[in-house]
Amino acid sequence: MHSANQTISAQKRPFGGVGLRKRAQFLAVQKHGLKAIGAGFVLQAGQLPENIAAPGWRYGLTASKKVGNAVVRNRAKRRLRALVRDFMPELARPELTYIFIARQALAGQSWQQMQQELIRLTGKLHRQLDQTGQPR
RNA sequence: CCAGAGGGCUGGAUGGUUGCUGCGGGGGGGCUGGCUUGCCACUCCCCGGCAGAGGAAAGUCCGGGCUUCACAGGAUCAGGAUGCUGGUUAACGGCCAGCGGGGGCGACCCCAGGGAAAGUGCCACAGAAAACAGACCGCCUCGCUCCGGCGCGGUAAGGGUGAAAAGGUGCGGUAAGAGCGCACCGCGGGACUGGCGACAGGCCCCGGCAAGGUAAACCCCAUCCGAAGCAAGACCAUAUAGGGGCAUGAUCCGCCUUGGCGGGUGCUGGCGAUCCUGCCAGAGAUGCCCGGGUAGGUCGCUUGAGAUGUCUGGCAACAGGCAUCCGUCAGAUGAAUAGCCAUCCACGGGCCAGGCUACACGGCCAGCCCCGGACAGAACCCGGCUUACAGGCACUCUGGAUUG
Repeated sequence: MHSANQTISAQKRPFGGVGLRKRAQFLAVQKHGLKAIGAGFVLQAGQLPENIAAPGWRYGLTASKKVGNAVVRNRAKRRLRALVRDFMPELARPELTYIFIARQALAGQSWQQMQQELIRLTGKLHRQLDQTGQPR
């Protein structure tokens, strides 16, 4: 009951361990995790400390006022959430927590560009984590 | 048809696919609790159903509801807001109808629009002089004279400066002048008439005119105003835990075992500050210092000055009556109401260049591809204001042109 079973359950429950809610959780990932910068968004990944550990992978979304007004920020977060829902179940590692930070250019990006960037950034982060000798 | 004015409505459509939030329905599973042994409550999963952002949801600028600080009255001193009149409203700084001033040929638009004969301040530069006004040039009388002028006065009609210099025109008057006198216009005051009133008046009387601006400068006058906000507030859960220290802790009377108890005065707190009166709360209270724990859940939370239609009163804002509708119908909380794709549709711009019309500028119709679909996201709820906005839709009115 491994990879095949995992994809099925991921399709059923795409939100792994639900999104992040607490500011402290965001700060913890920012402090301990690694960062990869794309044109439309920045991706951070890392392990949460054990005291707030939960099963499965997690994600968090951030859009600051630099990105635009409320409408632009909401749209950016929605598109990122859709991206997570459609593709992260295949890409995510269960022990990690991912944070997506929207940038100004995201509004002008197409859906295809966002997909490509997601694949590129997750691959980069996973390679870096393996090199630093973090145990899987 | 062209140019313009005013208020109103609207704020892309359809389909596919993958999702989110709320509500109730059906089926199934489960720890537990209640017990009339099968149901109810709780929780999880699956299936299908319904509903799900705006005219400004925005800025947070006013006014309320609601909640907490128990509260009420008076005096003094502060602070803030508003500012023509009359209505309207739960209330307003909103709205409606008028008045006054200004702009426009006009429809209409704009105005913090009380007081400068209570006081203070400020008014640059220019100019002789700018607020107990003021003689630089000029004009005039008189005196002196070396005949060029000079001096003492008078004068605000003329020149010059300025945003602003003792109202304007004419006649009289005078040495020259001047409201010095008169007529008309303007101004101020009063009476009268009309209007609830702001105010208006081709009439009457009085005054020669008594002379700036600025109150989005202080100020004066009138009216109104307690503060903080849903992170309000209530309950539950959790917590070594209703934490510790210091200072202040008055006085009188009675009882009684040197100390305590009871009562009165007082004390402390009480919605801008101080004081007074009533009243309420407290045996603690207040101030300062040190340390610790939280910010999880439920309620508040969506039906309300409600919407639509119609009738009556009113110029209108609006008020009142009747009928219907609100069936769970947005109630999220790192914050749902969407992501992606396709087709259409309106409009604008660009490219290619076809048809019709025209002397020409140009106009109309059709085709193709590309780009663009505004401003903007509920956060307790209403009434307004302000600001942003691609366009589209009719309506009323004004000015001009043409035709009959």
